[in-house]
Amino acid sequence: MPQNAHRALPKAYDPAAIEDRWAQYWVSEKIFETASPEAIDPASAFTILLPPPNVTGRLHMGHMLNQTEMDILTRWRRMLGDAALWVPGTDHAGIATQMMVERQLASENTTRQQLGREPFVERVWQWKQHYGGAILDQMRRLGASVDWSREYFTMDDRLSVAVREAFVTLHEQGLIYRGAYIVNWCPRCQTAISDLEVVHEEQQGNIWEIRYTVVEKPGQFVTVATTRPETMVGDVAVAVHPDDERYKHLHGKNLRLPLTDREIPIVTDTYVTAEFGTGAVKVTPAHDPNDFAIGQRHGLPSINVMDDTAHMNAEAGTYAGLDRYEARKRILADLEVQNLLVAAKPHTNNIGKCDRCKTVVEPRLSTQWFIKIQPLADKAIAAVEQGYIRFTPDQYAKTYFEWMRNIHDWCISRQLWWGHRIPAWHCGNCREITVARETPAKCSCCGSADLTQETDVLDTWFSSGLLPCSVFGWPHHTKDLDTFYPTQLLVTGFDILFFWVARMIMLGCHFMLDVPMPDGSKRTLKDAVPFREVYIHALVRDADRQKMSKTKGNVIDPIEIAQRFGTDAVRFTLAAMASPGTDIAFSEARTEGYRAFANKIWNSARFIFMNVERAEEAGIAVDPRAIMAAPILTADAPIEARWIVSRLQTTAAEVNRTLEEYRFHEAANLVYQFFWGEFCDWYLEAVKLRLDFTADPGTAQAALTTLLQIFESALRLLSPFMPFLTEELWHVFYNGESPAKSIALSRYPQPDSALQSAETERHFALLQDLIVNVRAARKDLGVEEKEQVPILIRTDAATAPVFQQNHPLIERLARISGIQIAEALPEGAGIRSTPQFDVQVVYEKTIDVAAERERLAREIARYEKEQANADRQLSSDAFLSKAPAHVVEGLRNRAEELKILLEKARAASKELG
RNA sequence: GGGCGGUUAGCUCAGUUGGUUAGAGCGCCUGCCUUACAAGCAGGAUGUCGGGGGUUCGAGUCCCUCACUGCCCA
Repeated sequence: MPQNAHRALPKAYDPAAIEDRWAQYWVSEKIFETASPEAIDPASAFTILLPPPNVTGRLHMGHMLNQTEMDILTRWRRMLGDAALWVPGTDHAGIATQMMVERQLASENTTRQQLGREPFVERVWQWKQHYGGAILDQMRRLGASVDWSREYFTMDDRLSVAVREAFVTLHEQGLIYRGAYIVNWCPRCQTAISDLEVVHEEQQGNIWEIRYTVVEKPGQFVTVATTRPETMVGDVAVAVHPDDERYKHLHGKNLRLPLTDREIPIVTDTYVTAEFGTGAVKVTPAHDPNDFAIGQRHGLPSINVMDDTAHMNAEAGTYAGLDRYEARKRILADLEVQNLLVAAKPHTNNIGKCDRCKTVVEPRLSTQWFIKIQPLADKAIAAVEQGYIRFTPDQYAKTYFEWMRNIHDWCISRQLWWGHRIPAWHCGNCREITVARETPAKCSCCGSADLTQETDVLDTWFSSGLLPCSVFGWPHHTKDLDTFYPTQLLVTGFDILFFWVARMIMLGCHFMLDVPMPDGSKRTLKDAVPFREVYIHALVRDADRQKMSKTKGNVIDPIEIAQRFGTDAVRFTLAAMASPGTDIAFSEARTEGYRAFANKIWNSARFIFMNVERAEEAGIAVDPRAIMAAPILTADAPIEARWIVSRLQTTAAEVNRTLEEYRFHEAANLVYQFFWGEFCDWYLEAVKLRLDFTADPGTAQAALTTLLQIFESALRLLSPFMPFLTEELWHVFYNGESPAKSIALSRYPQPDSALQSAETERHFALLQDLIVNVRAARKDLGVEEKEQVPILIRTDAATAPVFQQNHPLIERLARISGIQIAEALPEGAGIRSTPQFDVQVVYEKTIDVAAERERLAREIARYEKEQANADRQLSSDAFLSKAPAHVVEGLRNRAEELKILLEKARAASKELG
């Protein structure tokens, strides 16, 4: 094991000294590889799929949040004894990867066209071989507990088989069609993209009003309003609303299209909003989706006036060859000259841009492949409606329904070279298309051998949408599929809710319904879903809540920050801030705080190991494995031992509960509070009293046993959150003879209610309350830190023994020379009161009277306000009759306390004069 | 235009079904190198829970409304 050879730890925790070592160990020792499916009871399988990052990608903070959450859950489940399988992989990312390699080619002064398709694709594979794994290497460095033996790549042969099967099946089912429609076209990427890949941006532009003269009534004209004058050379009509009085006399008439010699009809269509612009819109079916629809309704032709790079084509006459924006300028200038340009009014345009390259999308009429989506969407809606898939936070189900119920057919063809080539072959003889699983030898229609495969590839999301099935072997009915499908959980960002989550649900539900259950019975929708739960996390922003972006220069590199603060500290920061539904404002200050936490734990380990050595020096052999097998508490265990044992049970119960509900921030805070606020601050300080191995070896040995057991449990409790630190300390703890190869393979602490004691917790809380009050009173009196002073306590008969029996503990933690229980406290300063006791620090030094009076005045005001509130409620019949008994009872008790507290505070104040 | 969120301490955020005294981290102030830890210890200050209205015995929590703000979709 690559841990520290001995228990002598450096004084400060240095993550850099251990992290690489463990990251490599986890991979080389195959710690996170899942057993073969035959050995797994499907009921105990916890399967989770990594949302595949782009193969071109580098890890960013969003990935790290996503992976931290998945890793916490997977490690936790694994420690609960589940067969936890987290499957990693990458996405071939059609456009992004093709761009990357094209850029490389450009630097060699060549292009993919010069290279040719086959050599280009070969070149992309080479690129992938060399650079493609970078993001997975980063994951390895960060210790993600994935099963590397199952790593996938969406272009792998086995996944490509699934893609082809899915396409052919959908085609056979009549759910894939090909046709000429308006699609979003990126002139730079030179491919169609789906609606989702278009991002809309508001932009200040103009709306131009242009005169089209009426053929039948020379001298009359219609003024059309448009934001895209350059497309007018492709106009085939002008549309007006049928009820618009202004144009009724022109119905059925024709217009002369300026700058051309064409005549176009006036058509009526209710799509037109009379109030918008001039109420007359030009109709350009080849360059606008709404116009395309109008064209269809009125049987109008389509005239495409641009090429695939958004330059005007021959149809544009004298404007041919011009870029669309240059053409706009020229056309406007020409209209101006002819006095046909009436106005240019400022207008806010909503511009669609290519998500990938930010080029303005050109709606373009072209022949594409589509999925008829409604039948798939219906099942996907039902799956969520019927509760077979649950969203957390649940409001995302609404967003999902909203989109799914207004879904459009999915354009799945892309004019790229890198991707899954569509399994369709065009016949050179009869022009028919043959769609087949295996490359066909002849046309299925005419039998000709003159076949050419479709050049388009499939949308990348088509293959990633199949992943939950395909990574487990679908379309083959495999043991993996029986064991691991459906996966339990998907953890992802809301930004790919539609891109990926929705499509996985549609495709999974559609295809898996046809795969029988392991016992051969028919699969229903409940088990056809790709995952049972979806946890959607938020965005990681910078400390000022700004979105991280390269242009703003506020991007935080997770690897860099992990190197500076330690991976565990960064993970803990993300976990502690990951409140469901809330964006994370990542702040280094916070990470610094959690680095301090790691250091705190490190030093608590140093303290513990030091005491192990002291025990051994005193002749007490300490075998950690024997210690772990011993009872955690002896019959006469001191209060701090019983207390911390009880607290551990409570904490473990709550951490398990909160993780169940994906409340990462609560879980992290619970562990933090337990380890630092209770274990270190109180228990370790108290246990120092017991660790005298020479004077009282029996007590010391018992104390050490509890100490070691609690510490070891706490390490396991923390492990999913801070895997590196806990792995290191756990192995050191066992002195190289740990019971498992990794703490990740040990068991997560589970609460034992027999070890919980409300009474112990109540008594210890009294001691804490007393100690804190004494410390505060000491400050008021200006007692030196190291000076020991006596205290007097007045309290009730039930509480007094708690203090008397534990006076050494009070003396140590409050630096007190002795405690004395008194019937009444003498008048004087340095008194603190609580409902259960009054305590006075006996010290002759006079206090700052003004400050003390001020403090008491504040206290009195606070109590009075609360008392007024309590009295008001307690005197209300409505409250007494309607509020539940425990609330009334609680408030009565509090009112009693307040009465006493007020009396004491007023008396003290009066004494000050 | 449609939909969904947010507004709580100087900053970033918690606050599960309405219930007794609204919390955390960081920051701030004061005192301590108390031999595990100065990346530490101890103590302390800080809030009209965005404004207004309503429901209720009781509202940070539920409803209405206004303001500001973020996101998604068209």
